[in-house]
Amino acid sequence: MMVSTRGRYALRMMADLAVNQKDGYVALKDIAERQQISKKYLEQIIPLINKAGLLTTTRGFQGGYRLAKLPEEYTVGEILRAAEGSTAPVSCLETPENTCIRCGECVTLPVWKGLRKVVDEYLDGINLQTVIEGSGNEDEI
Amino acid sequence: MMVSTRGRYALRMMADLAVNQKDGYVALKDIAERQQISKKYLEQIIPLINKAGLLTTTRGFQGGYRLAKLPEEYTVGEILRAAEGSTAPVSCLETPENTCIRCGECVTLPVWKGLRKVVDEYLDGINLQTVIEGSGNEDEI
DNA sequence: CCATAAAAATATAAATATATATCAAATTGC
DNA sequence: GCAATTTGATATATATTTATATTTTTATGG
Repeated sequence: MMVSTRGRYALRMMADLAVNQKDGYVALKDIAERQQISKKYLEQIIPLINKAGLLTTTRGFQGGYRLAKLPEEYTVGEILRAAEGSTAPVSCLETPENTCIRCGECVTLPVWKGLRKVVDEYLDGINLQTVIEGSGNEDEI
Repeated sequence: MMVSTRGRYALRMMADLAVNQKDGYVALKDIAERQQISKKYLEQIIPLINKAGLLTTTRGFQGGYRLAKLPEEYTVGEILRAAEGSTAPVSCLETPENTCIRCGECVTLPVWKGLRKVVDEYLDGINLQTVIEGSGNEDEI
């Protein structure tokens, strides 16, 4: 049930941008240092969320990244889906090609479909602004 | 967000037992054949759920496995936790030792705590009898 | 032109997950 | 005792994920 590092780092990176971006662009180097994540590894993750149109970028001197939208306009779900490709808990549900042969007789498939539903509803119900404000949830176990 | 094969196979194995067990014990060989899972791999997974007390076993001639309780007395959550150790979506939440240094300042941690909560509530709300009856959920996307 | 930094491609390493294979020991019903 | 089967211990192989490293290209401001 683990969220991969791609998704976790992507969310931390987006939250870092939301908190730290001012007027200009933010260098990946700075994000990596603040978040204590390998810059090289982030370089592999950032194209995933960049292609999904979540960021604006400039190259060259004082280049870097900015959020393409306001923090409240991103859901956690869309960030994780951009980074991980999908929030499906089993590969059978990821793409039509992945449906396995036993699909028709598989009694566990409805369980996973329902799981994906509650996960998506939860993740799409939280926006990035809420995340950086840190409101709610801390008092849970 | 993927459930590992350990958890998926464990659930299929428990569902298979619930459907196919009669009076005697069910040989792992038969489960493996029906579910088209490597018997050798199941041999590694079954101790995990066996240690959790979910099964009764006998060795020897006509030995094998049975459910220790009625199907409706198992939740999907307890089966997955037995097989995977935890349903936590990030390692920070698995055990106290796993909490990372950045825990205090980590704005994403509440997101994962909330995710674990909705996942646990969903998985603990489904019992094995419901799974094998296949009721509900099929009409979802 | 120069320094900076994204973008890209690629290679490599390490760790983990998934899977198969082999052997020996313990248990049980016959 | 014998056959069937779990149990346990290892060993190995493969695939995937995670992470680091290297190199080149492109773009930008000064």
